[in-house]
Amino acid sequence: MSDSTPSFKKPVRVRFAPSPTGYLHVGGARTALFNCLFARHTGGTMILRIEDTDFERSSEEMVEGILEGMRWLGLSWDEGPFYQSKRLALYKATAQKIIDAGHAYPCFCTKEELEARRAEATAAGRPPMYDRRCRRIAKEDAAKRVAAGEAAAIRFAVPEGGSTSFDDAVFGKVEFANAEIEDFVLLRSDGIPTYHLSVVADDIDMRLTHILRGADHISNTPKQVLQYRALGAELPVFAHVPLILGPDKTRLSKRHGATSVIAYKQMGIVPEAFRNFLALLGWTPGNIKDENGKDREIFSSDELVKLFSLDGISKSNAVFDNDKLAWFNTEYIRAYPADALRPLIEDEWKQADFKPTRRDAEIAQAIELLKPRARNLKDFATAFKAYFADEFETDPAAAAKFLTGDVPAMLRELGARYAAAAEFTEASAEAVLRGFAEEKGVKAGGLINGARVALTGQGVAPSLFAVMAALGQERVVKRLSAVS
RNA sequence: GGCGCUAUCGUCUAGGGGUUAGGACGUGAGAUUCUCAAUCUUAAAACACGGGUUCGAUUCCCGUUAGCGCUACCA
Repeated sequence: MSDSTPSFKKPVRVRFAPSPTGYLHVGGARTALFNCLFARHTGGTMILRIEDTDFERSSEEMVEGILEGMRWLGLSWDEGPFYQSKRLALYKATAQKIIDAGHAYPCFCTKEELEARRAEATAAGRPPMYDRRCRRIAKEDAAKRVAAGEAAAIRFAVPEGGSTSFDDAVFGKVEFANAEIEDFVLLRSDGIPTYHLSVVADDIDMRLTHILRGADHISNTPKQVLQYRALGAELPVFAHVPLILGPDKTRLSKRHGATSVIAYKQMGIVPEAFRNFLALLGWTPGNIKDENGKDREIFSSDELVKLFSLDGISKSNAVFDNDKLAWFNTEYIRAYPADALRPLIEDEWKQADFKPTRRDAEIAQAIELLKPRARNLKDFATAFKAYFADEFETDPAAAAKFLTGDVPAMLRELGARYAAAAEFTEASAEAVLRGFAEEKGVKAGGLINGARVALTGQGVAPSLFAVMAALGQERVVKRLSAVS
């Protein structure tokens, strides 16, 4: 740590605060990632907070789903998870503080009344904002009604004039006229806080220094700033992250396909690939060149942590591009050491109810051979089955293309040659086949293509002789002899 | 509707008062020949529009348009 580091700078504290009303979706995952990267980059603290004050829609099952998604992506936190549902006393106390400071008041309007008025206003073409009528009730009268047990929500008294602004680390200065800000509800009539209150109460209580969240919260921010002021609390740095869109440029949702992070795990995506892809959606490390002078896009988690900074966050929304994700996935599968890839592949096998029958070393060798052309972890449990067990399906299209005419008969004969061969290596296997082809007066290519289908069940595979070496003499003989 | 935000190839983006506007994904073409979903080479592809400011704007300012967000006793 250098002397120039200002000693007054507070250590960074950030949080990810999902609402457990659904699984961890890609937008939330990216927000969590950015928070995590920022915390690690600055040596700060990452807090996980579950915003479950909407009891109707929240569930413990969803919490588990969110944690599972975070774990899969390698997103860690230092404190929590804290549950807002267990911190209700704090919110009530905070609301009371705001009331005591003269910035909030009880509202006796019922939900039905409000809805009716809103509908009326909309129909009349007026903005459907709360008309602040309960704010005009004399304090003593209001106190009496509350004491008498009348149900009341607590609303924040937004200043009548002027404006509220904040400096966003991504968007710069953002300003809202106070006249546009509704007297929002802090505490519902049942005593449960709304989001507006609980975030602020917690963000202050947890001593957060930076609020990194989706840009959909920009319009909520002035309401929160107003509360910080009413409470006499110091403002954190707000950094809003642009949204992730579907291919049609509307907000990413179920109708665009998978939106839950775990769905990508199930689709055979490697977690590091997903994380790398996500990190580069709406953020850029700037001009980092690779050895060819091209912009680098593949970054390890450590590099991401090292490079991450708030000013690399872009202001415009980003479209989620599945093709690019698929590319990251192939790059990562290729770069993975075979033994690191192994557990992920075994997971796929388990899910596909597939049992490899070959020895460990053989499996490792096959993975090594296959990974440069795998696009997805699923490939290992589908197209690549023939490398790991003796039961596999043959692609009918490949068979129809390459196992034609007298090729099958020749392959059976070739099988016999291999059976009689004294040695069996990649080079010797090739020599045998080419010699056989010459002897028969046919092109080697035809036999090679046919043998590929016979040995792997696929029309596409690595170099045939490498495949043969990986499979071993016995299997090659067996499979070639069985061609029909 | 009101308020807020945004605007570089189809997509993710770099760049920035003077550039052949760079890269990646995807797409097209070619090469390789033992298949291709691999590899290599290569091509097409962008500064939304209109006004300013300026010797000069894609870059700065304003407006228009478009998109997105918010507009609940949801979060």
